Amino acid sequence: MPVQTPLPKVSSYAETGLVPRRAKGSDRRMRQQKPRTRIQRQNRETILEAALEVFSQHGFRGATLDMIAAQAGLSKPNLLYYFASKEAIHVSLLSQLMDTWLDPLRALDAQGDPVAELRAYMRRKLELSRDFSRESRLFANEIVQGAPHMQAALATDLKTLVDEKSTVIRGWAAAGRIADVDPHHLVFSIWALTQHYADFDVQIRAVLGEGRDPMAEAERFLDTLFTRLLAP
Amino acid sequence: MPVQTPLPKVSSYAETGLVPRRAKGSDRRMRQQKPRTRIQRQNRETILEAALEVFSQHGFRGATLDMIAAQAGLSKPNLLYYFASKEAIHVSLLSQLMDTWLDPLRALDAQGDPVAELRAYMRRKLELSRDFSRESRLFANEIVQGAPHMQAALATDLKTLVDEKSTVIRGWAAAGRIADVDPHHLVFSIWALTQHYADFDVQIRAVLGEGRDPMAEAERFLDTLFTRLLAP
DNA sequence: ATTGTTTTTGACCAAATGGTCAACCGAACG
DNA sequence: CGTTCGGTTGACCATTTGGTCAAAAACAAT
Repeated sequence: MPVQTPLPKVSSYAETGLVPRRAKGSDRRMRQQKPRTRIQRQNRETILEAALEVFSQHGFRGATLDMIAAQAGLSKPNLLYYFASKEAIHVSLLSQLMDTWLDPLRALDAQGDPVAELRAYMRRKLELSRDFSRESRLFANEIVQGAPHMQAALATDLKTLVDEKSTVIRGWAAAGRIADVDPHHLVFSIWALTQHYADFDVQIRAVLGEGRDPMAEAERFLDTLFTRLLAP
Repeated sequence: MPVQTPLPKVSSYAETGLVPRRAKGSDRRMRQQKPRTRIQRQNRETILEAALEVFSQHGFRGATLDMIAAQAGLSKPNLLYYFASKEAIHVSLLSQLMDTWLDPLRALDAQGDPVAELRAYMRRKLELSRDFSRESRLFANEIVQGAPHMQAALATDLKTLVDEKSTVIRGWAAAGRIADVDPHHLVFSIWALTQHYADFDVQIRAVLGEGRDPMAEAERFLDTLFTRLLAP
């Protein structure tokens, strides 16, 4: 059932679109794009994994380089050998994340059965919430605080994709194949409902109490919800 | 239409349930509960208002006493004359917030018309999201990071109230007056869908683009959603 | 005015934190 | 065997930041 979406690819390093705070000669080799050696790729991955753990738990400001270094089992100067700054790590993490986050929506097939497609999309998002809750929280942290590093991506990549899929959904509604609902808000509702189970996990568990499986229950509930909402 | 719920009362100061880090003699008068003078009450309110602005925007760690002081138009030492620590301000803010946040659910009337009651609850929550988005974000920040200061309140006050109302809702379902859905998850869905519009505001606006009114649209969409979900 | 109490603040302080650097290590290669 | 170069780190450093304190204002009350 997990379907385990492949782990966020550690590919698009995006080499920190930041203004080089101070191009003071000592710009080491690391500045070249795409890491060379195996050990380089490996260590960057280790650092990003550690950073994900720490950032998602404490937010950007709450996380310290020492925490990340400890988590990664590396020394602090060593982190900074692989990434220009704390912010660079964060940005790198976010840019990877965006892709993973959009994949499920990209997979929405205009040719498929409307209700089935939308329910499948919801389910995929819910699986992301379950299997990649740290990523979800990292994202939530960023957005709640005004998305200082993602504004651009939101208004371009994200908006473009959502607009495109909204057209598809609007078409389905017009053809009477699903209920007539606003496509954008339909997408928002899928985001809200699925991410809630990752981002507000503590609250959910506190309210449900011991011995329940939030995610399993969520799947059933959300299935019912969207089935009823979308029925023509 | 706004119905403008009264502003979170600045009453239950809860005087920071924190262990007095260091009871070193100089424990000033401020330790007495419930502020005395008018100027005291007034300044505490000013500080909390400023802190809300800053905390909700930058999170606990991201906010500094200097920012709050500046926002409040007071000196930093002066803040610490009214509150024992940065954490004390934060805790004070959160404990007030919890009450305001629960009010709409408390108002759910077992005697009323089921669907109407639940839709009214949803609408009240949406109004909170619109009129008190800073509070919503403060809350979100706290929960996403594991609710270090609210665990207790969640597992007691919140759980108790939700359990109680869940019984009511379950009764309605059993009587066939609304669809048979899990009461807890129904409540979660109301939280998720309404808070999303406050907490993820930047994302919503980025995707919708200029010239749209997210909240107004949300109200219509959510009304449809819950009407369809709850119809027996 | 005089005295006592509440507020307010400039000057500090210690700890935390992001970041730098020169020196050091280790393996591959000639 | 020595050199080179990617990789690693202990020791530092400048800033930021939460918090303290003694003294100065403001206010009251007599």
